[in-house]
Amino acid sequence: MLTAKQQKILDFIREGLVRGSAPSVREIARHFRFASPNAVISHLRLLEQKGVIRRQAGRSRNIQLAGGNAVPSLRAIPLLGAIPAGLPVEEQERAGEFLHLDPAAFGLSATARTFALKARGDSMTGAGIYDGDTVILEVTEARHRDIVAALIDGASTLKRLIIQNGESFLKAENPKYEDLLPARELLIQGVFRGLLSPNRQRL
Amino acid sequence: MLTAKQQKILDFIREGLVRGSAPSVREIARHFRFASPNAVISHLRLLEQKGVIRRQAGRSRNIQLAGGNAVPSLRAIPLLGAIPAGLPVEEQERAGEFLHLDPAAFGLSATARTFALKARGDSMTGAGIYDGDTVILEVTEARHRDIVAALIDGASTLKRLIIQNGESFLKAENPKYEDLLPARELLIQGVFRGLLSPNRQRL
DNA sequence: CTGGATACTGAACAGATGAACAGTATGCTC
DNA sequence: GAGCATACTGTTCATCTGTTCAGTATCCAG
Repeated sequence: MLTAKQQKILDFIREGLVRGSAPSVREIARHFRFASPNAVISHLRLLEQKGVIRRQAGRSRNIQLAGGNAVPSLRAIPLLGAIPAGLPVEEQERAGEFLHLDPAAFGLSATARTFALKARGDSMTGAGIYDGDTVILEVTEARHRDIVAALIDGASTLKRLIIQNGESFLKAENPKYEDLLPARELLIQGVFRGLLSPNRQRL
Repeated sequence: MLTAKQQKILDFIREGLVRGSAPSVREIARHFRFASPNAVISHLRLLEQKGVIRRQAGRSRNIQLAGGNAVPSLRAIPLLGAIPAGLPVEEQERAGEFLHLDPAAFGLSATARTFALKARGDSMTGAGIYDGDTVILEVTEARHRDIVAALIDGASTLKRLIIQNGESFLKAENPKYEDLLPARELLIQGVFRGLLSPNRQRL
């Protein structure tokens, strides 16, 4: 669909977008050693016709990728050290850090309520979740065998949810721990959607 | 540290950056109903002094957030359906899809060689990795009990690496599978760094 | 009440920028 | 070889843009 030259120009534009802002017409011309800005203009017109970029006339550095090439719209996901008892998560969001990521990559809808949590302890090492890992959670209904952040006795823990005969239990993923925690007053705060496991020393 | 007005201007700039490119000086002035672009310039100077933004003189729409406010610099990570036998990953990169994410969030250095892989099969369900999940891998040295993408007989699989008495084995995380795969000619392609587990129906 | 930081107005300028018009060259298809 | 899309050069123009200089107003601290 795109010619080799068009693809190169598209790549250059994407490069610029990823590092901050789109290149200007003359910056593109300089990079490809075009003597005339019009060479760029006509390329941009073609790219726009083919539907891979979008622009608004007249505004400088105004190129956006369209379709599958689009640079993802980042979501800022609140990174909570530990969820407090109250759960009005919204209150906490402004204070802490944020994790920027592309919701589409995580299979999250644009409207999904999402937060992140630093995992503590070693009760989930069997599921590949180690102390210090960051866990992405979505506020949604939990299913059997989902890993969930749950509130027990005012403290929030990460465990696997087991639903048997209509009863819910929490299961640690580490032989060192009791297998099933009876979960009365079980409050599911979020369902596991992703894991960020930085390269650090493990035992 | 920042005054209320400075914070508002910083927020407006971030808004612009997130949706494509920084606002121009006069766009900022218009938004805040400043009659003079100089009002903006002096604000920008202050913001730059306080270290929350960075600019290069003369270039239009050239505002970047600095420090903790920084909009993350996305990395485009190649998403490989399955790693082919040859492993010159660079060759494959151009073809497929890309996953955009913030390397810092994944504990990846800016220079880390990274790729993503769609997990297939159910051999790692015990580690929370299901069929269809996306796994982020870093090309680096593997340690004992790391989850790795490894090449065996020309096919690439995801397994846990077990190093015992100087010998390396691969272990599936599912009781259905043989526990230890003797790994002669073991080629580690990448080490597990992250997991994207979209919200889809599981068994 | 004085000084300094903040928060502006107003005017002006050089260079950057998107866009248009006119024209050339090349390769491909029918 | 006629027609057409692509891929440019070269020039000009109005507008946008960052920046500077000069000046005013407000508020808070010493």
